[in-house]
Amino acid sequence: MPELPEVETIRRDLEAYLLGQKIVSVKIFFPKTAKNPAAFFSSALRGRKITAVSRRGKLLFFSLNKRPEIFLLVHLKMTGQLIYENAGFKLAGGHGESGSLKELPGKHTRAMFEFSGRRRLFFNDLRKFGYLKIVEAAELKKILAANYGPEPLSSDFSVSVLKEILENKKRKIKAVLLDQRILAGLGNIYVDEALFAARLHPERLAASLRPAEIAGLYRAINRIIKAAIKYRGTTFNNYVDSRGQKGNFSARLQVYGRKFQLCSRCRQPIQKKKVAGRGTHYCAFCQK
DNA sequence: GTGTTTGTTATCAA
DNA sequence: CTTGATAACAAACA
Repeated sequence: MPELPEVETIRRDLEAYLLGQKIVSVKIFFPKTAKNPAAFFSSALRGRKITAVSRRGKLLFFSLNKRPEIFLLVHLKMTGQLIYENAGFKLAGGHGESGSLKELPGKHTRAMFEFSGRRRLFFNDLRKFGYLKIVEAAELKKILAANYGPEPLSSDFSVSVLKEILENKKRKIKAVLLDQRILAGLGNIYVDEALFAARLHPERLAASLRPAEIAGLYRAINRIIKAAIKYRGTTFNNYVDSRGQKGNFSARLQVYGRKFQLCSRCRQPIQKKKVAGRGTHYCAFCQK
């Protein structure tokens, strides 16, 4: 499940690989993946240069040179992967998923972009939830404004902003942190990890948090997101980076996926239950 | 065949 | 208006 740290890892790598590269051809293997009319999609991209690789929450987008400028949005949803293949280096292969990366395009490749010099970018997506969409500047602006709250690591996000966010919400803190319009980028894994780090029970009502708890939660979110980026994200099942490599934060997870394992703080078993419709991991002893 | 996994949106109900 | 529940999308796995 790519969340902010995973998408940011991919963004940074692709920025290094693709900035200034020209798209030579586009192939769509699964038509529903591209949200524009098929004929338009390929022809709009062909011949364009990538001038920026950006991210907002879990949404990745490429800026394509003017005439006028357009943007290619990429949402990985649950199982999307962006794999970059350069004639100059080998991909990691055989990472356990059916259809290894040794041969691309593979069974789950939904789209392929070819750049000059035989460089290729593959969009793989086992479950087909992910999408590609070309938009103009005005539409991009509208999408970002309508669906994305502050970026956790930006100056738009602060203790006082978090306080404002939480004070009127009569929802569970877990549900609030998962809501992309309230705070962009956290998903099920990092919400559970942040709440554990802040020692907050996921079913606490958002408005019930005291100032010290809000400050602690703010610090926890920032610390966890930064660490997860540093370790190139979490691979729980499907995620790999643009070179086909797994994320290294998996080994540092404290609660997610650790049902019945002992809490690192108090040695009580980690609990799992459905909260806000999601599998939720927490320590009932240290999270209050 | 059943339940579970989750990002996001749509829909319905209270 | 807010919140919560549920289905839908789709595929794999136990």
